[in-house]
Amino acid sequence: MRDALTVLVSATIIPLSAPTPRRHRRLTSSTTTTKPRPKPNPKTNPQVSTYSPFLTSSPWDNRQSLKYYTEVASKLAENGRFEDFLMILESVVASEVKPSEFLDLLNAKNVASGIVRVIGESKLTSDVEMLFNGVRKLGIEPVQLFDGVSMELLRGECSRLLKCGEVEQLVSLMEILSGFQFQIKELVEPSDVINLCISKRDPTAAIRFAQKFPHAEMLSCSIILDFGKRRDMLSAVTAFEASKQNTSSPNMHAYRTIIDVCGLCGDHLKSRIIYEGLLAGNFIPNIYVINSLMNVNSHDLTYTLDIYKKMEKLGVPADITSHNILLKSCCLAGNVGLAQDIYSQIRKLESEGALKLDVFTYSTMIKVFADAKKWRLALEIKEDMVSSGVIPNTVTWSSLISACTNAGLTDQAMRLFDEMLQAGGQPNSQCFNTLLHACVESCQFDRAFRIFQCWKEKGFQQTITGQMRVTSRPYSLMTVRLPFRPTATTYNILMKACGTDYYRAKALMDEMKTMGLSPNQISWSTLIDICGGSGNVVGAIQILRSMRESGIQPDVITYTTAIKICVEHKKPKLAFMLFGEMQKYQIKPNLVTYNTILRARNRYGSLQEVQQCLAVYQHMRKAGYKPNDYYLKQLVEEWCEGVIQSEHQDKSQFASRLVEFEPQSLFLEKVTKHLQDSAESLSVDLRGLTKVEARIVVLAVLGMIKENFIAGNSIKDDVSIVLGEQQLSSHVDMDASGVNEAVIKLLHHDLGLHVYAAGRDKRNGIISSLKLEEVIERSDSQQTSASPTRRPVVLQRLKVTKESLHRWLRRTGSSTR
DNA sequence: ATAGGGTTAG
Repeated sequence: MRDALTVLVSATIIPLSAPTPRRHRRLTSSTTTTKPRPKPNPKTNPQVSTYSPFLTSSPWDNRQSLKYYTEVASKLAENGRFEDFLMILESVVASEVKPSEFLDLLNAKNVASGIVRVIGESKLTSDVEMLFNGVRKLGIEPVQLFDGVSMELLRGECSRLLKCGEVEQLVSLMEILSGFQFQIKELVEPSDVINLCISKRDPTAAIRFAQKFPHAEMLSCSIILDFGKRRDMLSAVTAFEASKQNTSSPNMHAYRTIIDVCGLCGDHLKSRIIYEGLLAGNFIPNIYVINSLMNVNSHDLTYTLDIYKKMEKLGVPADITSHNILLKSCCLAGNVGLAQDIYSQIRKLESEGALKLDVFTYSTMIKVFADAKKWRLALEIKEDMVSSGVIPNTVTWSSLISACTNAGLTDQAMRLFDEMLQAGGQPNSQCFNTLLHACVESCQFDRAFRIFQCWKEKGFQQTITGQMRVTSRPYSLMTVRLPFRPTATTYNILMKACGTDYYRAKALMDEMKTMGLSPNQISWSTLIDICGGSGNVVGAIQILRSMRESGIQPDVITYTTAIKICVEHKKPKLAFMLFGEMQKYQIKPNLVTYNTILRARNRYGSLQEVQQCLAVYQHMRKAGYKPNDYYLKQLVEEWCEGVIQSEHQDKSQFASRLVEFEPQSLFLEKVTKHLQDSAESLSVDLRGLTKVEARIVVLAVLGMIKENFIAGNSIKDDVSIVLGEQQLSSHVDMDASGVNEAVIKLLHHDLGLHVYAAGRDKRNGIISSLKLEEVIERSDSQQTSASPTRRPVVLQRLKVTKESLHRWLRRTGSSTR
């Protein structure tokens, strides 16, 4: 092909105008030599015109030869030989032929195919740019080389690149073309290119492309936001940084957008850093930037308040939106008082004409009170609103209904719904959901289904008259549009309304699917709850399995629900199995989970069960949850006390199966240690424990002693209990002193053991033995800041006599032997 | 260009 062309060029040029041999060489050099050629440049090569074939036949009388040369040029271009093409063009221009004549004769399609070929060969920037620059230098705009057909070719290439996802090629091409007056819109759909860049996670290319448009700032923002919507913070920030490149003053719109994206991606701190960067550059943010920043950080009232206070100093006065966001922040923080203060403050500003409260303000305040169960105050806000002439919208009504629902006022909620309809309010799905939830909360399940049925029957875009009322109050000529669009939430709420009717709930879940809705974690958790609640524990666990199989990952609540079911149906083994499964799937239990599983053991359960509970307790502490004395107390009462006192327990192999605790918590370490120790020379170390923990440890040791006694090993020594240093300052450590009292109460009063104190007098270092009465007395005197005459004894250890232990063992142990 | 409402476990 190339050779054929060489022949063509050689054959045509020589007879026509007798170009110099040099010229000839240059024209064909690309096929005959690999040596770099000098660039043709009319300015530095004045002889170009001298060699122009057209000059020899001036004035131009040979249209045929122009046509011929143009054809050659077209062919050269088609083969990507742009330099040669340019040289012919140079000659044409130099011979004072009008470019339009050349262009008329040019086979535009050939040129376009050449360009398309070069694009395909990825020589885009070097070759095409060279061609276009060359053409432009000769006074022709490159876009003029294209006619309708060739433009279509180019468009085809663009869609090919788009289809193949050649982001870099496509964007580079667009950059070149837009630099030469091509209309990008006529070649590709700009949004297609941007979407490709986004789907290929190429923020830089997206922004490069966007910058070729007059509305680049707006496009950049939508790109940043799109990445944010995909939760791709990194790309969003890259796009944001790229969009900052060619601008001297910052684009506040972009700042606002990236801050919103931080919110979408849950990176509140990043939004603060971006904002601080803006301030550090001595730029004044606009109101949108500040409002977005506050909104993204609305979960941190301290921060939003701080920003709000600084607004005035920045010279950006807070507007109603700023205040609304601040109210939202109060709402999230549950700070009703501050919300009320702000509300009255802005009401005052409104009376001065400085602000105008809007529907957001009132709705947010209503939500503040709704969450705080202050339904009366919520209704008062509604009155404020109406008297200010602000019309409640669906959100306002929903929040009002919620306020009543949260306060348990179902009928009031219903009345509000009626009121909304009468006021011309159009309920939507969320509003219906609120209403349905009100019914469910008050266990008016039938009512919930009736409302749902009504909603359903009125169907899509139908009007109803009077029949929608949910109270007894009749009204006529009511026209309400009720597009029936239940959401997943609707079905979830209705599932709850099934009580323990598992099959009904299951049917609802199926209906949900036929409505094109996917059951979510809440749907499945509810189904598990209902199935278990109907007594079918195994079924509940099977549902948990189906849930995973259907691609929905169970979450903490799902597992906690399932565990609750097992606990309620006295299946501790299953409960612990599920708890273990959670670890396997790396689902972190929360406080509710721990408290639920801790209820799993039965009263007077086996040692293994207790050990499992202790392991859970340890797990809990490890996870950073505060030791829950309440459940530990239950452990004491329901197990440890049982070990000591009960006649009904299973006494077998008490000390044989010992759980292997990791010594993470002091308490568990001690329980473990004492449970594992042999019965010889027992010393119980209670230092650092709370009184409840101390109680368990003491009981565990006693249980141990008892087991050994039953096995025939009786105790040979008094049992020593190390209490630890007591502080003598006026700041008595309440926990530590509580330990002494609790232990003494347990041993002496509850179990009737004989206890004496081995105290070490700090002054003379004598170990003194005291009777219990004295122990208590001195213990008291420590707490009430010792009298000067009686120095308090620094209690270090108690002893329990082996005789009293023997008596106790015979008394309680014999009955079960 | 900004902001708001509904459902699950102890």
